[in-house]
Amino acid sequence: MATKTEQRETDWKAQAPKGLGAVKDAILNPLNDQQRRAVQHGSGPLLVVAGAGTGKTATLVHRVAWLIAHGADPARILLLTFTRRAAREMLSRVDNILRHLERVAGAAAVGSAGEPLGARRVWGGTFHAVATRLLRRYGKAIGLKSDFSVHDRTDAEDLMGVLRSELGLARLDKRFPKKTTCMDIYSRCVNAQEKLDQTLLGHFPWCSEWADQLRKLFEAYVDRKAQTAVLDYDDLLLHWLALLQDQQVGPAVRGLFDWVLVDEYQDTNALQAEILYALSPEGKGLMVVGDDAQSIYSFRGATVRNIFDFPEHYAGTTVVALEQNYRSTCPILEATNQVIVQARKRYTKNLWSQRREGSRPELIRCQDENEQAELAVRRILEHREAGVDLRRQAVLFRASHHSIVLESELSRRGIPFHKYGGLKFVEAAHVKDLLAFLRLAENPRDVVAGMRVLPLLPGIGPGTARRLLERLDQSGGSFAAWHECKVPRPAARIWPELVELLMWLAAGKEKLPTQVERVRKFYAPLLEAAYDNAPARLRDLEQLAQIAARYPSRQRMLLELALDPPTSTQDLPGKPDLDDDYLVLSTIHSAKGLEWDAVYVIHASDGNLPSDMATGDEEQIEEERRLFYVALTRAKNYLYVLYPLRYYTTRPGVSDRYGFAQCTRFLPHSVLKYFDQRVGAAGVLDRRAATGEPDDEAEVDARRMALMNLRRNIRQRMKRYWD
DNA sequence: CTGTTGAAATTTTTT
DNA sequence: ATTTCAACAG
Repeated sequence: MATKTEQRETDWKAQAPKGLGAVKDAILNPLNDQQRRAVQHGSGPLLVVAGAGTGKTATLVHRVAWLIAHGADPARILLLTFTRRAAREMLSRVDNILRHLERVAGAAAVGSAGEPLGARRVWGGTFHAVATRLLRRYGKAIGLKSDFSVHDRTDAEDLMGVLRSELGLARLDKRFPKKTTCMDIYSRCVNAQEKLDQTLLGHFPWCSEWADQLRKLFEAYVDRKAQTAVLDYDDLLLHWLALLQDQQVGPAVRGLFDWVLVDEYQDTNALQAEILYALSPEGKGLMVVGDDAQSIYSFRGATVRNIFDFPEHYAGTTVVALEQNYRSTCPILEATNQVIVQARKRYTKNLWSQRREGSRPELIRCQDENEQAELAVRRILEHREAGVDLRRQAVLFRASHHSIVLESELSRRGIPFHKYGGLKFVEAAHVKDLLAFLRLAENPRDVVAGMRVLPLLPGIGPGTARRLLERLDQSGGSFAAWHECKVPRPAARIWPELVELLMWLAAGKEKLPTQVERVRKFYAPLLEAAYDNAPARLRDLEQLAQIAARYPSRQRMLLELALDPPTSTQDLPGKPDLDDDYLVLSTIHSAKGLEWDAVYVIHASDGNLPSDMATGDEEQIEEERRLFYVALTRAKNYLYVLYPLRYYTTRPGVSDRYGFAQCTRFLPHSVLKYFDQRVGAAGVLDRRAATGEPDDEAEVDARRMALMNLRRNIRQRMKRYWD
């Protein structure tokens, strides 16, 4: 493989000796020495330990450009990233460089002969997305149908829930773990390649007593997926590995790639490491980039061990450390360095910056959440006055609900914002409903989709739905069989219409947008009957029809929406306010790899960061520390850390609804020297006074009770609005 | 078998 | 505060 590349390189040198120098310069000029070492590296295993803000992405991008410019076939390069967006962005940057090179050296001089230069043919994406593509093409060899469907996390949980009640685990004397928890446990076992007992002991001790039942449940789960041609996220990885290890097709699949580059290696899990090993046992052409100090996905089975053990697994590994930080000012970098210095085990990196000037980070102690929101907003507006657009600023937090108070304050003031890491567009119940029609048509054995579609009809509940699905399965997945089925009276009138619709969809003769449109027409009256706020939901569905036009096929659309859901409606096309200036709100996890001029980390109090749920063992606390570090290192010029002394808690059994907090333990005295400390003025906002509620206590109470009851009823009626 | 109400148990982060 | 389940009324 490498010989082929060298061969081409030689030819090209002979052809255009002048071009070579120019191209080399053009690629290497913008880089520092360490980055150049990584970019120019040969085909031996390469580990790049890249500190926060050290140009990790630039290095990967230039490396890909370098390989292509030296004759590597783009179609034989595999770029594995953490999100699909990251892959897209990198590949378009590679394209830009290559275009630039063409201008510098002349088109003929670069790339393999006769082919237009471009990164478009590079295989890029997440492990899961690449696995899907490979399995669709080669899956047959390991007994997988090529039209398998992919379950996203909530679908997988739903299936777990179905089996949970089928096995009678729902009605026991003692309560069995929830479907979400079951899924978490299962997924952890698979991803960490860990025994169930061990997983339970280490991460779910309160579920240990259920080990036997869980084993049964998981067995049933695995069986059912196989029967119904369904893969969940974990299966995608498992099957990719199986494909590589297969005697027959393994070598062919392995031989597809000469170069494998992996981003965010610190957040890969044992299974992913094994896939890489199967791809390239000697590490030939393998390059991984990561920062052990930023490993924050252990809950998903990721292990820092991957990055620490890399040099041991691959003999002759070259390690390059990137230490020059281009992102942050010195005062910020000094502070963040202090935070990570306290970490237990790590590759020692000494990050330094040439950006001498800048203000020190601030630690702001607030009375309560309202004041925290108020002070954050005040700073944000000050910066905007000074010319820092809202979109160059971000508020970061540990858990999605930490931003609720801030969100309402922003809405009240009419400040536009965009929240990442919260609910996603495709997770809205009505969107899921509509997609379920398509999924059922695509794969009639997809029980989860069926259990979603059928109970939409009046009079049909889980019981009838299950019966109908069994019937469908017996008839080999032909919806025509449903014409003869008896359904409860309330559904009788609309039933033939549904059957016709599904038959029409299954035939798949019409264009995708037409299909979506027809499902929408059928579904709209049901939606109006079932959910409130119907107009807004209907508008979402119209958008869905628009999106459908972008996909080449129904299967592709379903796969991609499952693997790479748009983060919110803002990400969808045809949104006029996309150009508007908006503030970014994000969980720290979703902020990974991004940067902003001004960063506000809120709820930086012990109990929230580290989260109370993660204070079990030291390893978890270390991860929380890294999480905090990731948050701080997103800042380029301004950094604010805020925490409320008094915060609202939802914890039951606590008589007072308020808890008291201390500053996060990750900012001990020794680190605080690097921060300016501020105390917010007391009592900035009293919402009670502002909203003008009546004084009469009893009346207030009664009204509150009534309101709670009302909301509860609404919620139950549309209990599936958000999954 | 469906839909409603009451009561009991309960863990952040996401491909 | 939300999710799950049992009991009860159509």
